[in-house]
Amino acid sequence: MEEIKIYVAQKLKEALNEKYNLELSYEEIFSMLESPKDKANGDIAFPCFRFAKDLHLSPNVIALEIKEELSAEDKIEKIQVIGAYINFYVSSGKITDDILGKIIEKGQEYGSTNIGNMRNVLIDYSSPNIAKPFHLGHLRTTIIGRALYNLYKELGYTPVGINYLGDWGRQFGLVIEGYKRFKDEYELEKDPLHSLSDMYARANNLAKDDEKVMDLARENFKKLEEGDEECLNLWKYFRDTSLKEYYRIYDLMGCKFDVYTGESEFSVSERTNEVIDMLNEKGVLTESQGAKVVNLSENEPPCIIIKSNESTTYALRDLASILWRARNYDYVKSIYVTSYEQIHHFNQIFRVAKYVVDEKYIEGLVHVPYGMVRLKTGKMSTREGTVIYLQDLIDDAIKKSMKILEEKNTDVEDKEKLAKQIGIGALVFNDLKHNKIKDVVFDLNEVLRFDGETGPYVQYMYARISSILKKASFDKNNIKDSSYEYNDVETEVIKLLGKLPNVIKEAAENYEPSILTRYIIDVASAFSTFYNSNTVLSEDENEKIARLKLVYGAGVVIKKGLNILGIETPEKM
RNA sequence: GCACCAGUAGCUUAGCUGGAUAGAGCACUCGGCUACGAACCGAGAGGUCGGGGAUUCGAAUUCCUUCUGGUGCACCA
Repeated sequence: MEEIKIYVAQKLKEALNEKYNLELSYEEIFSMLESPKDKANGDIAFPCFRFAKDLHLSPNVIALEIKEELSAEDKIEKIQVIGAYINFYVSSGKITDDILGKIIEKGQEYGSTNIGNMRNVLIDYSSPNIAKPFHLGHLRTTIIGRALYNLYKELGYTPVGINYLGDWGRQFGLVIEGYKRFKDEYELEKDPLHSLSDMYARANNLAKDDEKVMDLARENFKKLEEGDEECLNLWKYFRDTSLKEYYRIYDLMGCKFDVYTGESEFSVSERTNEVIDMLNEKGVLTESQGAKVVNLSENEPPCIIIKSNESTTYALRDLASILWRARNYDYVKSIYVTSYEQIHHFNQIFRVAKYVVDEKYIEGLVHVPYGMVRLKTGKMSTREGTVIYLQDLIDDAIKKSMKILEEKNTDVEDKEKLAKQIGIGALVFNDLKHNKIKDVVFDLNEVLRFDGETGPYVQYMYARISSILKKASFDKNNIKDSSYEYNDVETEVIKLLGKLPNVIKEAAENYEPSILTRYIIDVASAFSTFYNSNTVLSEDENEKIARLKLVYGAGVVIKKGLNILGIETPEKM
């Protein structure tokens, strides 16, 4: 379709010049071209409103006159003027053959490109704070990050998934404090993370009433940074225990990282010292109220690099990590997926980073913010006991799909596995369906919906597709020739399939997986319409072959799309 | 107080750098399983695109203003 647009733009340029002596650039004309929403208006449209004023003619007359200069040929089947629009109808036979041919040739590789040229794209996602169970708040970064990872992979980049654990900072001074005070009250072995987070919450509460507790926590953290053995051992225990638990959850969700690192690796060390030296060298590190800071602009609080008690800050550790990432990976992009609460933070450190790394690495820094998850009752709060743990949510999702499998008497060998694929798929799909910046009010019923625009709906279409292909023993490497002209419904499905490469590109460029999610819904829904009104395994051999190609194409696109989103595609359900 | 983000049908939402009657899903009312899987499909009803102004041939989309909600603004991360 792209080539045809180029062709149309070229012809229009000539026509405009010929008829009205208008010298418009080819790029300008190309960008004016639209895709009509209503397919009755063709495939490509050129609006003529803007010429009316200068030419003193009505847009409709202009459109008609330009049309006179054009002739339908080859790729263009028909040119028609409706109102101010010149509508181009592309010969659908050629288009559908091109698209299906490409899909059949490439199989699951369809939609992949190599524009990334294997360059490194770092994606920092999930990155939970240790010593807390994995909860709903961690879910979005994990799911969005993974989708971005897969999208960049499809574009031929080398994505590097970094799980940058929140494993350093004063909060661990507080966890240590809580642990010292309350550890005997818990059965740590049984449920270490809930116990630890509870101890932390209690210490935090104590600190609110008693400033001394917070001082002790700061002291603990300072000792930790100085390498105190007792504190360090406790911290290691927190970290190991947390990781063990996280691995289990990631495994359940089919989520993998290339690198596990954490703030602790960028605390007091040569790494942070080097950053401090660089800032000093550039003369931007100044003292303010006992802390060392970098001033950014007049009316803005500075970026704090070192606290007045000499502890490192989040900002300093992030800067050290940017330096490390630049050196170690020579990245073209370094993406951070966090909630929008941290917009200001990243904005600051990206500006300070110019004193630390080369310009090209600054340009590659991207913060991808997403909206917050909140409950109907408000924010999640450990103290109020309103935190939703991911494990519980996943269990609910699996239980619900298991129940449906039983109701439907689904006949598969491994029901457990299937229930997992569907339940978790529903969860993930639901999260990736909306624009990432929007806040989400968590509603269990909504998340576990299986009808309409949901994960199970799309998975179901895929299962039906698999079922047909299997029944027909379809082999893409052995397709008989056939002559067949696709009907409107079929043509629409095929044209949609043709958009996949562009959709992947757009979703990646906008850091917006929902673009892909919605596209998959469109494909599944168009396919379903086709499926309900056309018999694939028809008596007519030509028709059957042609329709099987379409079915195969839809299968490839749905599977590919879902897999990019991190959702599995069972063949039967 | 300053800055950023969001505000589209009862609910959840799509709408690309402004373009042809604002698309979906859920819920609601009808209709469709002796078909390749009804976790489906078709039809209907439902909209002052938060309010006001401006730019334009043309605005949900751009600009200004205002209201509502959210988030962030120096030693938490």
